[in-house]
Amino acid sequence: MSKQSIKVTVDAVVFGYESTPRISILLVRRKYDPFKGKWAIPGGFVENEEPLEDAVYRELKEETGVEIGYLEQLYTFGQPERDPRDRIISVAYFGLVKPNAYTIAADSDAQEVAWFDINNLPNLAFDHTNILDMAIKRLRAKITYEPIGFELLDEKFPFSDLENLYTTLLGREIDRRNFRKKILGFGMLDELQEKASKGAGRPANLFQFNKKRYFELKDKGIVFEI
Amino acid sequence: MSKQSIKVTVDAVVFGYESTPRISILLVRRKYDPFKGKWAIPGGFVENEEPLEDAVYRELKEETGVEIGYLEQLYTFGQPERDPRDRIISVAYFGLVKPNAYTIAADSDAQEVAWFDINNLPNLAFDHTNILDMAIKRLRAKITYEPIGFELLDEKFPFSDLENLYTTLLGREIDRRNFRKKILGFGMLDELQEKASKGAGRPANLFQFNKKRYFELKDKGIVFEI
DNA sequence: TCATTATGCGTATTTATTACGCAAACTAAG
DNA sequence: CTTAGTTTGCGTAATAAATACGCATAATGA
Repeated sequence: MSKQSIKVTVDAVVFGYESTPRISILLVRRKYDPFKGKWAIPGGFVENEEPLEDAVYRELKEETGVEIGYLEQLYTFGQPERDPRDRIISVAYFGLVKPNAYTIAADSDAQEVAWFDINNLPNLAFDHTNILDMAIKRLRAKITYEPIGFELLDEKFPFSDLENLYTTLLGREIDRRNFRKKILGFGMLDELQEKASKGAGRPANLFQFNKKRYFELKDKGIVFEI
Repeated sequence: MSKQSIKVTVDAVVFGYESTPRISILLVRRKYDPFKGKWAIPGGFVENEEPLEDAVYRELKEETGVEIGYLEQLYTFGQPERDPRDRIISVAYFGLVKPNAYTIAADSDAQEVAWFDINNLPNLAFDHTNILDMAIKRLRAKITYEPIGFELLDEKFPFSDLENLYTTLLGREIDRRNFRKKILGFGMLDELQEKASKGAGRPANLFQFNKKRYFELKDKGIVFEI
């Protein structure tokens, strides 16, 4: 403790969503040893005067070019043997991006950065598989009691997008009509006058998540719950 | 990043419960600067080869003599200015002790260690008030969806103890009969043949939390929820 | 013996969840 | 232009869960 030699990194599990539908995670290929050539969660060392969240944003920007819209701390991983070189503690974060940021990243240097379907992930460096498992569990749990799913959708979205996101993430069918009733019942979505003009079927109304209204309702004691 | 000089500590918010009823937190008085003489959450530096949880158990033993029955990670606090001397990141934990451990600690060196009612806390060193607030919120939230309340009660307890714990923590009345029906309905409590012999009124049956049974039920998909 | 206190078991009422029918508004094929 | 196919949007009935509350029971203590 007089000469502690522990290093601190931040790592971020970033989720994206396409209405294919599929949920994916942003990974980077390691350029150096250990685990050179292996896929890993983006992240890196925290600078001496830098807040942890700033480090996450900085590393994500540097390594992947992605700017995330939602970020929260996940867990701190500190097993002594998690890095074969030194004692390195990783403060892991959990991020969500909207589809536009999602496609931008896909365009960038595809050799080193890629989105992977959460059902088809490669072997990962370090203990990143653990981190990823925890992040996926957290996302699945969290969308049922906090309205963070909207952070994965476009600003304006048809109701079916939200429904598909939930069925995909929860891995079970949801009655479309009851789901709609429940969500609209909270009163945190603004119904726009615009229509979605996709493929077949009746054009859908577009909705927008009203964050300000959500916090008002939360203060009143209304709880979001699927 | 080439010469990172960040230090890592662990801190633990430890909760105890007396059927007075009151919820209390274990604090230690600081012997050295900064904040010499102020109350603080027990904790200290992590050793180079030491797992984070081991460090928590060690520091708690050293500083307070308390052995906790339940421990989980709370959050990592890493603002650069949280310690006036160096850049110190604290991985905060959240612990629960049963009443016997609780009284043992109260007997120990009372000058330096004490239990404080969560409704009557002193000013704390560093950002420990923040840490404590988060821990209290987490405890309040968590007892509603995981059966951790039992970790604050004796091995064998009358139903009224559980009920009092919940009313105290949640800060609202709970219908005694419905609460009992709900909890017993889960089937994770063993009803003992022993009776509690306290003061006035009909003697209560003692119950015991069956952890093994709980995990079986959890695997079956039964969810604990108050 | 009788008031007081706390436990333990029951049933009625209200609220929320789930199941599902069907019209409306579009696209595409013939 | 007509019709089949598709997706949206709104309604109501059946079921399950949460809540409210009455009252007998088993002890203590005056």
